[in-house]
Amino acid sequence: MKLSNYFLPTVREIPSDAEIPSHRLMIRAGMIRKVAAGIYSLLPLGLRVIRKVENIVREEMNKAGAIETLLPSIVPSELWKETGRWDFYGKELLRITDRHQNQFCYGPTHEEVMTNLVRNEVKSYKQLPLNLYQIQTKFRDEIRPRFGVMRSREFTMKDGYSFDCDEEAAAISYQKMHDAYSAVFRRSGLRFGAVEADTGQIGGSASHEFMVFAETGEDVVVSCSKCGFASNVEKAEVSPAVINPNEQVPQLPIEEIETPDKKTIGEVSGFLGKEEWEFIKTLIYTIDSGKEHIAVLVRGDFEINEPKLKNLLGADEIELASPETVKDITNASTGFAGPHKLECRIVADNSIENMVNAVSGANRDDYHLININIGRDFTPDIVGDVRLISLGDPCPKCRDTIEFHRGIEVGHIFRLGTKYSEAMKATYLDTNGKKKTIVMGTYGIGIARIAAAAIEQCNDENGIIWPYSIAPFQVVIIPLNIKNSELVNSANGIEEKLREAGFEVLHDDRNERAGVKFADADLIGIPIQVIIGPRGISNGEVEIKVRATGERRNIKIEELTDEVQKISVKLLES
RNA sequence: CGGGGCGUAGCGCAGUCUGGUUAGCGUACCUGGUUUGGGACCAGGGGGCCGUAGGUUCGAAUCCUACCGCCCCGACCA
Repeated sequence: MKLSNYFLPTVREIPSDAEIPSHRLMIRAGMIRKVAAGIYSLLPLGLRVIRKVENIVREEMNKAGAIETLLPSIVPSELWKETGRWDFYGKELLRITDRHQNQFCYGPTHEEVMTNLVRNEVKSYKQLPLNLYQIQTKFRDEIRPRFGVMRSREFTMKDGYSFDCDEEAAAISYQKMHDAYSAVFRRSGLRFGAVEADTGQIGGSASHEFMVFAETGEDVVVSCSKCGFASNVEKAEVSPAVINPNEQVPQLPIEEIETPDKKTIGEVSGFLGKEEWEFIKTLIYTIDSGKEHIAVLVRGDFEINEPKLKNLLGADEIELASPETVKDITNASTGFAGPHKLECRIVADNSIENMVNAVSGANRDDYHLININIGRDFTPDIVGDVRLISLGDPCPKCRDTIEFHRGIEVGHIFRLGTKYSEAMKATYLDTNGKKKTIVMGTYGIGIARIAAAAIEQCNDENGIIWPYSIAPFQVVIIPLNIKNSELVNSANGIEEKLREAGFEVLHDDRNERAGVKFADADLIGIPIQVIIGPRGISNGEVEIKVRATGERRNIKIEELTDEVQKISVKLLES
C-alpha cells in the first residue's frame, strides 16, 4: 500500500479532549474520529486493527465449536418485554419508535433475539448443544461515555450464546468459552487475567471477566498470588471475621454529644478524637425507585459495595436516598444518620457485628451518639456481607495477603441457567420425550476495547507499539528521499517482494522529510520498519528497525525478506 | 441526573472581563524556490455565519436570555 494513495491523517498535536494514552494515540495515529459523544468513525488504519481482532476472535470461536450468525441491530420491544428487561434495563436502552408507533430498541446485547431464534428452531435434544455468536454493532446509552472507544455508546461486540440440555453440559460449554477467550487475548498480545465477577444487568449464576491489566483501567481487581484467587472488587467476598480492636471492652452507657456542622466521618473523628474504625457509618438507600427506604450500616473505615447490597436485597435498583428522603427517615440532615431508634429496615454489614461503644449519628442535626451498641441500642433486620474488600482484608479463599490492580474489562462470560429460556419458553424434548428448559450461557468480547487495551499496554512517548498479531500492517517501508530514483526503485522492489512473501506492507512514498516519516512510522506503531537511505543503498543494504525494541541493523537487500520473516516469528512469539 | 468548564480557520489557542479599525497567533493546507537520516527554511497565498436563535445597543465574538453540542468531576464516605 502506497501511503500517498492511502487515507492516514495523523496529527501532531495532542487532542485536547482525550485523557488516556489509547484515546490520544488512536486519534493521533489516524485510526478514529469522533462524530458525537461516544460515537466514532473508524478510519482505514483503525479498521484494519479491528478486522485483525475480529478475525482472531472468529477463528478461536469457530475452533471452539461456535457458529457465526448475524442478528438485527434493531429489536422489537416485544422480545424485551418477554424477559422483563424492557423496563429493567433502564435508560441505557436506546428506544426507537417507528412510523407505526411500534417500539424498538437498538440492541445493547442479544439474549432475547438469539433465544427467540433458537426456541423457534430447536425442538429436540438431538439439536443440542448449540453455540451461536455474532460480531455486530451494539448501542448502550452510557451515562458518561469516555476514553474514546474504551467506553463508547456505539461499539462492536462479539456476543455468543450457548444452549445446552442441562447444567452439566452448560458447564462444559462455559469452560470451552473460557478457554477460547484466553486464547483470543493471548493471541492479541495482551497481559490479562480471568476474574470472578458480578452478573449485573445480564443476570445468571456465575461469571468471569477477562481483565487486561492497565493503570487506566476502570475496574479494580483483587487477587492473591498464593492461591490464584482473582475477582472484581465488586464481587469479592469479605471474610466475616473482622476483629475489632476494642471487642473485649465493657459496654458503656449511650450518650448524645453535640457535633456542630461535623458531618463526615473524618470531621467527626477529628472532633471527638476517635478513630474511623470506631464509627458506624449509616447510609440511607432507596430501593426500586421509592418502594422502600433502608439504612445500611458499615464500619466507618470501610465502604459499601452496592452490587453486593443490591444482590442481598434482591433489588432491581438501589440508589443513595435524596437529602429530603434522609430528612424524612432520620429527622436530620445528611451526616447525622444513625441506627438508634430508626424506623426503617436496617441492613448491617458483618463488620459492625462485634463493635463495642461505637460512634454514630444521633438522627438529630449537629449531634452524634457515642457508646452505641448492637443488640442493646439497635437491632439490624439483616446482617451480611455488603462491603467492599479493602487492603487489610485477608484473601477470601486462603487468608493470605491480597493485592489490587486496575483492569480493562475486555471479555465477560456468564452462566445464565434458565433465566432467559424460562421467560421465553425455550424448551426441547429429552430422550424420554419430556419437555425440558434449555440451559444457557452468554459470552461477550469488546472488539475495539481489545485494540484500545493493547495500546494502553504497549506504547511509548513516540506512539503505539502494536502487538504483531493485531498490527494494521506488519512492515512499513521508508525511502528517505523520493527525489532519489535509486531509493524509489529499490523501495518499490522491496514492497513487491515483501508483499509476495505474504506481508502487509505500508510504503511511505510521500515527499516528506525523513524526520516526518520516522515520527509517523513510530506513531502508528508498525512492528517492523525498513529504512532505505542513500548511505546503505550504495552497499546494497537497507536498515531494519524493530519498533518494540528500537533495535536497528543494516542488512543486504537479498536477505531482507528472510530477515523480516525471522523477526516476525520472534515478535509473534514474544 | 447534579456541579464546573468550554464552543473563534482542519487542529491547538489568544481576543470576551472593560462593546468600537479589516478578528489574530501557532500549526496544518496551496504555489514557487532552496533543502533532504529524526517533525526544515525563504517568499507568496487561500481559508471564519466567532455553536444556534432571539434580545440590548448607533454599533456585539465581546453584554443579556434560551437552546444545542462537547469536555471534566460527581453520582460510595450521610
